[in-house]
Amino acid sequence: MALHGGRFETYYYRNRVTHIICNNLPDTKLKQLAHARDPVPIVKPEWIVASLRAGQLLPTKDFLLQTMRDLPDDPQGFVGSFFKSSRLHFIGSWKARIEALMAEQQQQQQPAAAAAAGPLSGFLSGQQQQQKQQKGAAAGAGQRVVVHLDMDCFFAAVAAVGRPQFAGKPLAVCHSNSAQGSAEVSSANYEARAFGIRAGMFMSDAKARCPGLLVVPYEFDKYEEISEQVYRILLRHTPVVQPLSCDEAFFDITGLPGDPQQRVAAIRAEIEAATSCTASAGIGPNMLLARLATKAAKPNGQALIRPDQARQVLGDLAVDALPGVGWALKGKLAELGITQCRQVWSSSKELLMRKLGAQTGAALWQHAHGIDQRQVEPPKARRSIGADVNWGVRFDSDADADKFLRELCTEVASRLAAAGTRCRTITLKLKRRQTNAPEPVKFLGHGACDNLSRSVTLGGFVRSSGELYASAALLLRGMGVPSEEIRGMGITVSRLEGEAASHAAKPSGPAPAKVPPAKHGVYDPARQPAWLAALMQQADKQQQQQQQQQQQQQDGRKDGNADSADSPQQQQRKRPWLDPEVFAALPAEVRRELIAAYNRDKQRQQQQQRQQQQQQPLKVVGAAAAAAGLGGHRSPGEAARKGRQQQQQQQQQRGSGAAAGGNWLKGAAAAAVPKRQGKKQQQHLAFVGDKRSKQGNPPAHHLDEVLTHMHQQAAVADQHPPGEAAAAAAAGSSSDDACEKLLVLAEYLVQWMVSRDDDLAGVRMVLKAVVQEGQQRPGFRVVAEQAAAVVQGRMQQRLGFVLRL
DNA sequence: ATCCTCCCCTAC
DNA sequence: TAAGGTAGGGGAGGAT
Ligand SMILES: Nc1ccn([C@H]2C[C@H](O)[C@@H](COP(=O)(O)OP(=O)(O)OP(=O)(O)O)O2)c(=O)n1
Ligand SMILES: [Mg+2]
Ligand SMILES: [Mg+2]
Repeated sequence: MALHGGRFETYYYRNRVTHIICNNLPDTKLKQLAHARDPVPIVKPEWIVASLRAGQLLPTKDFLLQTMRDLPDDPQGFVGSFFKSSRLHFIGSWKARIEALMAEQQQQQQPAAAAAAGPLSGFLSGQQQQQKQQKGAAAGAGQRVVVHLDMDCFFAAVAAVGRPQFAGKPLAVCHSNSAQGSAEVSSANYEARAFGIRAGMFMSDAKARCPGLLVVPYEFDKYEEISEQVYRILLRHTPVVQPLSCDEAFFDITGLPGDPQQRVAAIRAEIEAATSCTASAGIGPNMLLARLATKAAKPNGQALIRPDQARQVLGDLAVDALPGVGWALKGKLAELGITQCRQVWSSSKELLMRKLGAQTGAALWQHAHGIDQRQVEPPKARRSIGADVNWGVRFDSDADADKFLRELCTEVASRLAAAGTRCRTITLKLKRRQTNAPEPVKFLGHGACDNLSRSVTLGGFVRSSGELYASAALLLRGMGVPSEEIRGMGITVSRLEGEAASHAAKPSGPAPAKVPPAKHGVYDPARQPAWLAALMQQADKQQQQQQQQQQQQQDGRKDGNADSADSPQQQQRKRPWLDPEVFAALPAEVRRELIAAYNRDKQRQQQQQRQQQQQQPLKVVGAAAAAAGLGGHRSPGEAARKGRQQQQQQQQQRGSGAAAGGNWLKGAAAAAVPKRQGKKQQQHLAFVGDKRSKQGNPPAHHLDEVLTHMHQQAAVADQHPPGEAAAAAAAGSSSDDACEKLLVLAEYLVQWMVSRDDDLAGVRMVLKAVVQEGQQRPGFRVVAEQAAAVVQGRMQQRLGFVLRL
């Protein structure tokens, strides 16, 4: 074929591939290809042979793969096959499964003897149990003994069972084993974590950090089985077990005979003997401290926190170590100057409640003080049941969307049936592509979306998929979102039968509220987003300022060396401010992050001043540590200040808005902050994310967003390489613009990664990606080289040496 | 006050 | 290539 002008393509890009040649394709793949907007012919190899013999390309009509002519309806359906492979579906639906299993066993055993109930049959609440246990044993007055137990790198550990070739090697569970893969890592063993690999990370990132990473596919049946073994063991010790997930539970051993540490050690030994997987555990007077103890004990260890140790343990913790504090709340707290639990101690409960909401603020304050009154409780009955798919959703027509909706309703109906209940409220959730959002970096991912939801409450209870679909279809129609723009869909039912409030609620009115028009995300070439424009503007200004500075420096060089002119005061004066207008144009989240950085910067400055006053001799040591990036310097302002000398040596150095110098916020903050609109609930699209966030994926989504935007700009630069100014002008497109944006984004990305930790591997990955991209794409090369220089400059600023690839 | 809808956030 | 789910807590803001 290659001899006659044909070409083989490794991956399927519709604009490169003209024919797919094969004898056989799985049904799902056939369907996927055949349903595309512009389906590519799928032909048998004989077509090539016959065409060669004939000396010309023959019509494909007679060589089409048989099944293509009459596609059998995928008996599974996309929803079903998706759920079969989805790790998040597995962990998300696990609780419903174990509850169903318990209910079944209980029903079987009830007639026999309630007392001799099987090990998976009954969870008791802590209070019930304490009443029982305290009758016998001498339980200290009201002092609970709560245990939290969690399997170590669960999926990865299961994968290594009976496979000695993996022992001691970095290992991850993931759908993809490719260095280019955009599949997410599910679990990484501790050897892999040493490379910075984390759950939720793209495989491409993981492989960049550790090229020798071993990857194994999912084995959901095994996780299920081992999970059940673990729960059986726990329930042999106490019925007071609160399941949290397939690899994690709380249990209450208050008043049980023997030493708690010994009992827990025994439980862990039993688990390892039964499953060949290790568990870690924490013991404490409440659920909060038990959980924190587990974290400290991992991997394969156990820890006990006594009440009198709570203060000491909590003081040194970052706020996001507390349960309920994730990426958004951490950001809000940073804005208040709070990053550590000990800083919560010095703020009033009222302030937190006012700033964060009554419940959220109060809970945070209590947790930071080690207070947690929650009881270990059996799982409560579910109040809602739902099925969502936000991956691989690309509809060509309303009919496709309707069909998909039907599949979802069928799925939810079967779950309703399994739960033996009915519902009155049906909620439809849609992800709608933001205006001009391109295909994301993540393969078939949802990309940048608006989230929408509308619901109906019916006059009576329903249970069949047909009834669900009738309501859901009306909602879908009513939302008026073009099917082609839908990137995700979900059905959730609530007001379940048996709950008092479900029966009382009034049916909803005739028509749900209208949906707002699609937002302009970051992806609008005509109307550039304010924050990007602001960053660009800022970069230009700083470049000018730097040039001026350099000029001034050269003029004044004879007067003395640069060091003597670097007193704190003078430095401060030299630092560029962030233009108040620019600041005001930034999105609230960005402003918030800048304010937080500014606060940190100020705090540290004050701290340094105090230190300098107290202990003069330490000054030099502190400065050296700071220059080497060892002091945990997190504020962008500081990074820029530390690197000022190098920065000035770099001709082409450009600063992003966030990387502006020390006092860049003066004035601007006061001017712009009050402008923040109301208290409206707003998504925290944080400007600077933390790769090492606990769970959930804002950072992963954010990375996808930034990478996607970079690729888009790169594509524009490709079409009109910077050298071809004339051609670009003729085509009326602005390649310079694209290059500029790309540079800003590259900088931002690096800033994002560098500002959070000393993660060399992560930055090296970005460097490599940028350079490789440049090698493969001529139009992108110039930009790539500049970007690489920027990245290396950043690293030099931060670490004091140049990172090589 | 309390309920309701439509979000956002968190955890695994 | 890849499978970015699920359920509950809770806040804002409007209706009752
Ligand atoms: N973002 C995530 C988080 C978790 N999981 C899955 C894989 C994990 O093995 C399992 C349990 O989650 P844990 O948070 O307990 O993580 P691990 O058990 O893997 O590691 P650790 O030793 O930190 O508990 O859930 C996942 O697929 N994706
Ligand atoms: Mg675990
Ligand atoms: Mg866990």
